Amino acid sequence: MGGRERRATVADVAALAGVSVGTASKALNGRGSLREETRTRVKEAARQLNVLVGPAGRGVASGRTYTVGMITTDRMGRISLPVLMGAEDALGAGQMSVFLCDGRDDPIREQYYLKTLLSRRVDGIIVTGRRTRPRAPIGANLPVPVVYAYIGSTDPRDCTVEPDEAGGVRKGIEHLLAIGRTRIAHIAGPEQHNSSRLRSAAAADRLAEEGLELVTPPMFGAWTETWGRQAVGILLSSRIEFDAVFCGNDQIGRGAADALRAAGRRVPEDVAILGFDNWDIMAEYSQPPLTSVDMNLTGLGRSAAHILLAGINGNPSPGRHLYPCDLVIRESTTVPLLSAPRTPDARPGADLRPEASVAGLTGHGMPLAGDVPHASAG
Amino acid sequence: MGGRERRATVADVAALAGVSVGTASKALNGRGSLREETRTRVKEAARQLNVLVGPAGRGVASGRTYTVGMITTDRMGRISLPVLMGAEDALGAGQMSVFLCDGRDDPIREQYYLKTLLSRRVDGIIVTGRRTRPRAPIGANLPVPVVYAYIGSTDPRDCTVEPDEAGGVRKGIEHLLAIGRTRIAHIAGPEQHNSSRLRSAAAADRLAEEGLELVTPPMFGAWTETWGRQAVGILLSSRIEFDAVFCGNDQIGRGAADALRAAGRRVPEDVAILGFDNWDIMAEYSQPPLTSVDMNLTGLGRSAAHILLAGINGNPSPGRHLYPCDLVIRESTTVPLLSAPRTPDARPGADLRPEASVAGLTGHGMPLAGDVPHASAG
DNA sequence: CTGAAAGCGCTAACAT
DNA sequence: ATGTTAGCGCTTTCAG
Repeated sequence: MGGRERRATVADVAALAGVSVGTASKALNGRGSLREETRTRVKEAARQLNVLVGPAGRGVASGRTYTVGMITTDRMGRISLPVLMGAEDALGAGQMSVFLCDGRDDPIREQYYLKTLLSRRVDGIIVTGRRTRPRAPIGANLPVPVVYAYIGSTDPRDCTVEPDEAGGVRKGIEHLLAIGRTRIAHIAGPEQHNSSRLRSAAAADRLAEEGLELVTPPMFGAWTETWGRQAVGILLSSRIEFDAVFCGNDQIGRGAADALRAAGRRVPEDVAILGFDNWDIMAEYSQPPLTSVDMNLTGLGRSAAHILLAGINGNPSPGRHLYPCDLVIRESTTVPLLSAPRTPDARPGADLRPEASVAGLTGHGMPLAGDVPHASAG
Repeated sequence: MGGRERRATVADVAALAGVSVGTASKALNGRGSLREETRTRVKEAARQLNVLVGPAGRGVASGRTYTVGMITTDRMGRISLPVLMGAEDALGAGQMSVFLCDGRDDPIREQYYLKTLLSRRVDGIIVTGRRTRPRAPIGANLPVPVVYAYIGSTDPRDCTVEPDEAGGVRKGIEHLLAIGRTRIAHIAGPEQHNSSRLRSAAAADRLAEEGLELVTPPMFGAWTETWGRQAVGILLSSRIEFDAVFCGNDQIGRGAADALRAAGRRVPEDVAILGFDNWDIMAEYSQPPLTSVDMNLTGLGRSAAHILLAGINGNPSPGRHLYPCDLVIRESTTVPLLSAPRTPDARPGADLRPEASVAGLTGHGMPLAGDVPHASAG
């Protein structure tokens, strides 16, 4: 645990530098107008004493704590984590620290945390969590701004940042169309899930715009590989023809890929597969790796944090904000480049732009992945 | 973002209740000796004013902030997250809040965060991160106690809490022995990895105690499914007989299971598989689900937090602490219960089993998911 | 340009 | 049992 060192204060620094505390404070914070010489002398003293002035006393003096709370309403995981990281990133850069609170799906805990955060006088709160449906507001009339990230609030006046899942699905479907697929099947998650219905509807809508429809109604099931396999079984035995499968998530996609391969269908030559989530471990290690919609959760979290900061500074943006999804293209929808020098991390075949040489589509270019954080295509 | 409410203070409460601030403070904190009537009156006033006294001013007054920092040295993930959650859990119960800092593998960021935390006058610090090898201490002679969780420190005087991987391996091997397997192969991760070597050695040691040895030297490779499949291929073509495979992690295990099944070996009847990590998504959805060693990361985090709290209270426990691993038994080492009750959530259309057509599979019932999350070994 | 002094929200001695 | 007072570490007027 290491020996402890006495903690010096600004007063100590002032003494060492032979100035008053007020002066020392200004010097350390770059405020006020001081002679340069004084400023450096103070800083030097601070360095010697190993003093870091921070929000400790500042908070009580200035009314702001430079601190925000982040409450995950369900146990943190694949969804909340990237959101959290994004937010932490954005806030950290803004000199704010983040209090982490894991509500563990328990409303009591959640309220307890809310109280704790308020008692600590955080400057703002971010609420996040895996969403099934919009949640009840975490509190009414709170003294600090709140933004909901990923998960929505049932109160439309609340500030939320949500992934544009429908937009993501559209990008994916457009990609399938661009590579000439028109007979698209859709293996979905559980029908009760919001996301599941939303994604199905978006797919159907986008196809309708081309005068197409899914080869079967959405096949609702579970978010599992097993369901992906089973659904493909059903599809195959139904003798319906299809040249692409849009899967509600990557696990389903992976199961589907396995089952298709086992049945002797080539992916993507015979059947292309489109996943959702771009969950690396699933999408990349699938055989073949899956093209998938990425919700940009980290970006979403970052965005939520920025909106919160604006709110803290008195510029609230109430209401619903959508954050765009990207499409990450892998081999389940493109022929791999055999000769491509594969970097361990990269997407082989990313440069192989799908030849829009195809049917029905009025050859508008593929809206290739929103690029920013992803598609390193180049 | 909701309307803001003016934030009332203890002084306001005191005024409303018609007492002095001192008294109000005592009432609100259950300290000192007050008439019950006064206490309730004050509390009532606080409720009305929506006042929560918290560590805001308390910190500056008492010298303690009731706050600890948690630094993940690498980007947070499968390892750090459960550790974090455990710690957060233990600390939250102790009324402490946690500052989350993700070092992103960047020593600069890490040091920046360290400074930030110290400037916020946290009471203590937990350092965590995916370990490859013990790391350099995050700082020397810090003014607060530090405990390293999961990841070790190169300074033996530092307080660390690490998983007892060797113990976990021993439990696993003992389980294999208990089900009558003696010809055990070992597919390991990369040889450079600490964990990899450690797990291999532990396996060999435990077998040696029975006068046995691995059927081949540890096969070092990568932590991937692909390697699991390849290694099984090597094993099979070598014609060495084996009735169990201890895999360095669950991904390897999963690949091994796939390859064995494809080659017509029954798991677990012909070959039992033991994984490591008990990474739910891998172990549970493998076919069959994998028996695996669980490092109890959440418990480890909780333990680290408790040790830190003790340290903060003046009872440091420097040095290395080992946290026990558990064995979670699934079907890769046991014959499945055919009559197992199905949960509603799972597998719609379970009767249509496409994979039944795959070569050599003796169609035993669908490997039902691991059910009990933690069946610990006897 | 610098120092003195007041005060942020709260606790902890010490008086009453 | 309650009130008074003096800080905690720091910022911020406001005088000098």
